[in-house]
Amino acid sequence: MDRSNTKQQILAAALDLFSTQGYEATALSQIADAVGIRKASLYSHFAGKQEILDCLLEQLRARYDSRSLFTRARWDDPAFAARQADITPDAVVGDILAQIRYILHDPQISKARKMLLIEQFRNERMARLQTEMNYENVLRYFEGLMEFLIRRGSLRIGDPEIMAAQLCLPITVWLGLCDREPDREEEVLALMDRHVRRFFQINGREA
Amino acid sequence: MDRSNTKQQILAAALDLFSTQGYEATALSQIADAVGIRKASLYSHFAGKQEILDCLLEQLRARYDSRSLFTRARWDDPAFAARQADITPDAVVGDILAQIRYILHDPQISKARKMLLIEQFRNERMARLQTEMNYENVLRYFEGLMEFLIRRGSLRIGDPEIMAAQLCLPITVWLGLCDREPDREEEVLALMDRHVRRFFQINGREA
DNA sequence: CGTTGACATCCTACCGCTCGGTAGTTATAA
DNA sequence: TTATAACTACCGAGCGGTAGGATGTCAACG
Repeated sequence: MDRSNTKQQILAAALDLFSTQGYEATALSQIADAVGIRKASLYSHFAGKQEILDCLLEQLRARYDSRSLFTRARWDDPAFAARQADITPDAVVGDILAQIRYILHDPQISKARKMLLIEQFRNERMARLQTEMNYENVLRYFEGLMEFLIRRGSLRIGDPEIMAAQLCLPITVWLGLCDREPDREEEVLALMDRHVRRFFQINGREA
Repeated sequence: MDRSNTKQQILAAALDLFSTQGYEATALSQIADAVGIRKASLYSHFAGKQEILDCLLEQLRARYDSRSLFTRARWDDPAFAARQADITPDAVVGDILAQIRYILHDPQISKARKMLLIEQFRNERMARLQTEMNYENVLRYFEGLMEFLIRRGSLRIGDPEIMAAQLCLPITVWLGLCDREPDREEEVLALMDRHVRRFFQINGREA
């Protein structure tokens, strides 16, 4: 199956270029060059430029839905919650920071994050995807975590929605800063660490 | 001075288009159409497309530096701090929410925010401006506010840098969400209100 | 086993169109 | 009269996309 290999290479190259230059500013010839074929050969795999984008978004959504912790976690499922029952607060902090490091560096995820960011005002589908992947699902996950930790008595009683926002939204901004200025990653990771620890300290039971 | 009038119209139209389509995807003919002149007439005011962008950025920076609360506020200046001395915590909350509403709706500010966001990976100057205007200066302002309120005894002792981040970074994300999906503004403003109030409640002296 | 033919994949060459930018000209207003 | 700022007309380059031919792969068949 050489075909699907080339097709995947095309999609990878497109994501690469779209995530730095944007869709409109990326020429098909650039994508072809990156793959090592002629521009016209792209039409053996896709009907046109738009279909490359459509296929790319479809694939991103499928991978995200099947692989992201934020969509898989179902706090209202007793079996899922039970599996987290004996986790310590320090382990929660560790899990969060590890998850951040993964999200920050995974090439596919970070490129998708950049592409959705710079295309959000030109493409409604991308705007929706951006909101879902980088806001709603993350927030819902952390809201579940807050409810869980409150129910378990690890956190003081409070509004889980706002608590989730206060925990994860600063991290969202810092991820964006790292995308923009990768040199500052160390500084940002240190801030995240202080932030998460302070959050659990100030919202902890014995505050 | 018809010249400077037209020049301002061109810059305004350019900001309009750049903020929704991006720089590369915006044609000079679109800018000219928006102003109501021919494309070639743009060259009576600017040497080329790039100079329109340069001039626009220069003007945005100048206006921001001279007008933004975040650059003007100097908490380490005793005179400035003294002017805030008798403000109540509720008034602080009100000030913050009012400032958010202004930043959210001012046409120039919101368009500049969008343009910097979608161009940050293609233009280093815009990346720097984005970080300064929408991250560093805001954070520094709130860090000063935190130090001030802690010194005054209105807030519990804590790390002012992290506290500032926890207060203002969720708001940053919510501003972005409103830019992306303006329909959700009401919902977002309600979240901001709950967030700011909870922040001052949980970080308040008697917590 | 060697030949054949259908199909997939890539190629070169080209199309019409729009881009950013230029040259030279006209209208206006001090 | 002179300077400015608008205009019309055009340029070469690059765009997304198309037509048609070259090459390679592989199952079917005598």
